[in-house]
Amino acid sequence: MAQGRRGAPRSESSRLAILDATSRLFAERGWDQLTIEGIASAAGVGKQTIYRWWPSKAAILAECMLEGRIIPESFIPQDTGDIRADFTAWVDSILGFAATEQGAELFRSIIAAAADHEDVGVRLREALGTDSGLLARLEAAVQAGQIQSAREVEALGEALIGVIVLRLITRTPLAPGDATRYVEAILAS
Amino acid sequence: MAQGRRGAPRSESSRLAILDATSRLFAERGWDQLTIEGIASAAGVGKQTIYRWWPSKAAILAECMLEGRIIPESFIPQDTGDIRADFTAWVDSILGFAATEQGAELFRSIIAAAADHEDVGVRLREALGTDSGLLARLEAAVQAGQIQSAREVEALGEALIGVIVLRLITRTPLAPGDATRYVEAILAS
Amino acid sequence: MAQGRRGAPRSESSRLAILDATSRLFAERGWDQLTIEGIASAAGVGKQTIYRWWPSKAAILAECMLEGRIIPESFIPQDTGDIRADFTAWVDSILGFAATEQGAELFRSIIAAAADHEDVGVRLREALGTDSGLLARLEAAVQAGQIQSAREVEALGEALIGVIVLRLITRTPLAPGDATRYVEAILAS
Amino acid sequence: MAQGRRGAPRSESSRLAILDATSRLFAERGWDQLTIEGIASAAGVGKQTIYRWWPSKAAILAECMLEGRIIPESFIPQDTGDIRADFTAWVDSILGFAATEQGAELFRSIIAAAADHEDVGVRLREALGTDSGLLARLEAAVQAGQIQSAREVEALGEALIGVIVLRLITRTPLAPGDATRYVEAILAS
DNA sequence: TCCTAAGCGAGACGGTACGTCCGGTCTTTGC
DNA sequence: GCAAAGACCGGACGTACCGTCTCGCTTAGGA
Repeated sequence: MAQGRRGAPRSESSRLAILDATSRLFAERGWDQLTIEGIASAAGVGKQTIYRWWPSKAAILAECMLEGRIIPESFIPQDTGDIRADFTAWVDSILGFAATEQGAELFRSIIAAAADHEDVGVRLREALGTDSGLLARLEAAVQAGQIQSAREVEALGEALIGVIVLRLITRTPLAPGDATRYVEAILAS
Repeated sequence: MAQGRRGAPRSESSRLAILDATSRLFAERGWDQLTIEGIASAAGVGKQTIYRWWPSKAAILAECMLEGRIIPESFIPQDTGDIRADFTAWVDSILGFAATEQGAELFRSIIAAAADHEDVGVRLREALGTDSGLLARLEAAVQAGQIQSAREVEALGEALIGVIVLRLITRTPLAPGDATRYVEAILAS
Repeated sequence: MAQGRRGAPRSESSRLAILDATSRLFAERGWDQLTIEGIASAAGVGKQTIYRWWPSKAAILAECMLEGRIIPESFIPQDTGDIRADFTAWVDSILGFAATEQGAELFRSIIAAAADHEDVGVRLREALGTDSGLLARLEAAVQAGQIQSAREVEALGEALIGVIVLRLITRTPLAPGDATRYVEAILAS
Repeated sequence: MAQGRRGAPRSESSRLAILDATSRLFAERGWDQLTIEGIASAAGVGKQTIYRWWPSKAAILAECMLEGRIIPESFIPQDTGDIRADFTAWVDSILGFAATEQGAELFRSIIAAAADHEDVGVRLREALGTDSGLLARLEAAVQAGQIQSAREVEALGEALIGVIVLRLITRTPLAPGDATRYVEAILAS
């Protein structure tokens, strides 16, 4: 039979308070202003409770992303049956997020964290849906005969997100119309 | 007559020592391990000499990039007369850089710095050539009748770099063949 | 009749393990390196078991002293019938203990603990015998007609121990001959 | 010629603020409640400024004692020409200090610090005057023909202080009359 | 024979202080 | 007036213990 561990179990309320505080402070102040001490004090928690369960602030942020506390869940492509609408909606949701000044700052902070820490990068991939979410949706569209190759469209999706990321970090303005035009052009082919 | 500034002029040797130390330490240890004190001590320079001329470590890095100390100059598209070869060479040079483990780490550090600081982002855009370098080359190709629209190909170029950046930060392996195939496919159209 | 308590009685083996660990760690590392967590872990005991029975680490040390685990029992003056020999033996045993480097360190740790905590101070008094042990021996000598006043000799004994303590904490070397000379001189009078 | 060091010189005002804060906090709260962070914050000073100049809180306290900030200077024997009066005054000043509850607590804290740290012990010896101060005074008395042997009386003085210390740490009440009686008895011989 | 109160090892918890590192500023001496 | 050296105040780092608080398990009366 299972050997139960002894000692008090991990406090879920502390865990939630830490993730709440982290998400909030990250959104308010950005990645490099985020400190373990700030999180601990905002969460009403001892620092050791953080260090006991996470090796770094990046790991906390990664867990926040995993739970959808940083980026809206709408970034996962939906399936309404109309691949063109779904794909466009997916790109637009990301683009809309990145087009506001506040969203852009947040996105840049996420990129900085992801660039420094593998954990965050992997969670970002999942949160954006370029991981498996998009491919799954596209394969459904192939089954429905709406498109011919999932891989090619996926590559396009990735390129669109890539342009957004690149423009965010190089501070080149994003024109919403551009993205839509890209989508139209490529889905047409 | 105009009263010239008095006192010793700025020391060029200190400036160079600071930029040398910054480039080296950045390449060796990355963005968040880069410290002003570390730069000062490696350059044999007082901290105040740094603060007198640069507002932040990001500004120093930006100046390093401006002088081509971080990223090879080969990222600026060349003009051999053959637009296809030049474009491919440009993408390949960036991709080749990002494909080595060492280059990838360095690139991620640059991305992190760029995400945090506008200066670095702007210099990164220039260093990659997605700014004016690529467009100039493409317009020459239009003049030569090799392609029809500079803007469209430029967008493609940007998308390719975007994919590289996105894959770097999300830790999704880059397949060299993919990029070449993209280039071929799009230039063909 | 008295209502016996229910539940498991106090574990004597835990108590002994705690006192053993405390004595050993105190002798090895001294007073301010002695920690409750260190004792608990060395004794293979939960921290709560310590806090249930002792209010502080000083109280544990006091109990150790009460059981003669810190200081040899030989510090209690013996009665061989010859007061001069007994008194000299008593002073010499304390002096001999304090004269070795290891003994001096241990003694200093005891002094530090005693200075901080009344409990330990009281136990130290008992352990040294300046409390009732010496006086009892001296009163026997008065009965036997060997000395005239117990109080005066007791004061002398206290002064001798006082010198030892003072020299220990002020790091003034102790010369063994000095003490013997004191004893002889004063007992002669 | 002297080679002047470069860089800002040590701040005397910070040094004084640290010693002031240390003396005050030590007197108010005792040795084991004295913390480096508390000193730094009370002195309005960065912690690093403390660690730059002192290796431990014991070293700060030792410097405080060296400057007479902990123990009154009156503990150094005076020379009025009357050795009996001077010696009695010296013992009485120490005894008077130790006899008040507040003085006793402070003295115990000093003893605890001295027992743990050689530096403090040595300064305590100097502050008490059992070091060279007492001997010098007694040798003057020998010169004046007032006493025969400086060494013997010094030993007595040491024993008296020793009794005080021993009684402080073992919590045995001090009777002021006792000490005076000791002094009289021995000086008479 | 069960019930139940207490002790126990384990260890998570909110805190405080540690000693270190670095940021950005200020203050010297030397050129 | 610039530069090196480096002291200064402040703040975050990651660690060690504090004393308290659950946990699940064991132990031994009393019902």
